Amino acid sequence: MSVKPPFYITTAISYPNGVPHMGHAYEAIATDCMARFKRLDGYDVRFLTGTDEHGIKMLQTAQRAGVTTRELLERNVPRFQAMVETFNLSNDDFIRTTEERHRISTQAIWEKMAANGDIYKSTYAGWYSIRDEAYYAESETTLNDAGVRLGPQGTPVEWVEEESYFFRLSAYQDRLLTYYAENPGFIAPDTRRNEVVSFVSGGLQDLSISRTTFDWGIPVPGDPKHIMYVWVDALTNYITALGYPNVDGDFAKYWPADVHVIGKDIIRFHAVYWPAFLWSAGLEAPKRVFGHGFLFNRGEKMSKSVGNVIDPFDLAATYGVDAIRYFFLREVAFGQDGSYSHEAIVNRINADLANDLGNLAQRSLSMISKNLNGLVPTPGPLSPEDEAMLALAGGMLEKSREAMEAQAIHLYLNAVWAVVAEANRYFAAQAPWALRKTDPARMETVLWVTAEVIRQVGIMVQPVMPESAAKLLDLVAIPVAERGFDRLAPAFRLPAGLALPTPVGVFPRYVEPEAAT
RNA sequence: GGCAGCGUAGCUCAGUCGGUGAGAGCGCCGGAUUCAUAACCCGGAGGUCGGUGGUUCAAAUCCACCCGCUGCUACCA
Repeated sequence: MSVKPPFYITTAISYPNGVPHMGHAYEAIATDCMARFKRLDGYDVRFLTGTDEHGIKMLQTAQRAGVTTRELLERNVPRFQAMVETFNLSNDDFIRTTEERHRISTQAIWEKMAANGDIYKSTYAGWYSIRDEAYYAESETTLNDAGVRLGPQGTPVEWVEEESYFFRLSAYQDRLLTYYAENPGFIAPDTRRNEVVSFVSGGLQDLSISRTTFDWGIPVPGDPKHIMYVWVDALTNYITALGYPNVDGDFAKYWPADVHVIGKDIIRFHAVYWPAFLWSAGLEAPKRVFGHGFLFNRGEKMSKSVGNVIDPFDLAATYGVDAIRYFFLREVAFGQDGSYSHEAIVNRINADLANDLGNLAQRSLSMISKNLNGLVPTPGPLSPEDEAMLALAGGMLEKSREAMEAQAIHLYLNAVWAVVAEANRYFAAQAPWALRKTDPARMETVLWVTAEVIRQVGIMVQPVMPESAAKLLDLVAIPVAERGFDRLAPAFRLPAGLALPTPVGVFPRYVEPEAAT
């Protein structure tokens, strides 16, 4: 038995100063799909998600709510964990940056970077709001009529210089550009790489990586009045979860990460700072950083003021978890922005799931049930049409792999649904219901081919819709242990004579609640 | 302003190292069918391929300019 190749994939860690919105769920679903795909394809997958719990904004949110940061976390983090449960994520770990393992890991990487001469103490200067306890860029501030400079929250700001530790990011410009050039797949999609290369080419300044104005964070080793500021803390989560600073065991096995899935807004931190931090600490950079797009409600950005923020739990309850997973992964070209609406979701559910796949299964399996006592038919000689159908299905895995190598989840689903569509054409053209009287043997062959295609589609669709795919595979009586992608090989085709359960609908149509009565 | 990208059927998009009458899905119209979740199948309508000019035997596909849109242009994540 060969050793499974390792595959390490992560989501960004969510900032729990609020509750999860659909954007969080989207990233998690997409990453879960990739993780499941790789597992089914024979990889030893490690899939990480979690929460980023430090920083000034957590502190501010807690203060506004009149609670401690710990209380705020106790309130919000469970919501993110519930999201993970609700959307059926297969993550192997859920990291919280307030955990002790993370403090150890983060202080360790800091010390490595410091030992390498990349951290030095200097002063950080900027427009600071005492009330907000935050620095603002000058562009974020305004001068009011009285000539007082105000921050975005409307609070007065003043020019402050504080002691801060800096990371020598400027020293890594050439190495980064070389890395981008030699690893064109490091930043994806291409448009994001262009932006990053352009940014780094423009020159890099050193980075302020500590603060003394608040204390909600991990203390700097040896200088506890400083806490680490945002990115060293946040990014390090990816190696904490592998046991860093222990570089044996999981770390040795899974690092460097195969894919960091993140939102396009934080591409720079992952594609510029993170490799530099890692190199400074004597570690390898990840293999790929993929920046996905944003979701829009009916084409409009979700915002609290517009009142169109969608609760992912509501969506799951309304349409079903698998349907939502399918909708977002099929409808949105992964990497680009996407739009959703009730109409679009219902359309996908009814057209793709109920009408195409669900109905294909029902119409074919019910014929087997009614005419063949529920036993998988025995195929006779295969006609050119049968061969063509099986050949198309047989090509699904390779096309899907190719798509998923580039995180093109939508293209993988296109490939699968092309098979589903062809299977419906095949079924209609062969008309087994007519063959029932004219050529029962031929009918058996057609039903066998169709059921075999359903088996293959069922296997292929597991990464997107784990629950529904399992039900589909139950209908063709495939044991749980025989649902990996290796089982798509011709040697494992549906065995004649296998007893199938009475078919039941797996993908019900979505009917408007009003019309339901 | 600079850099990058985009603008193709009602909608979302594919196609572009130039070359059979410009495609898919959804939507729409018509037909057929009744195995099936009123689903599936077949056919059809619908496009100055942003605009102008140019290169070429031939351009959605190359070049120039113009119009419109988007992203990036550092320490808010």
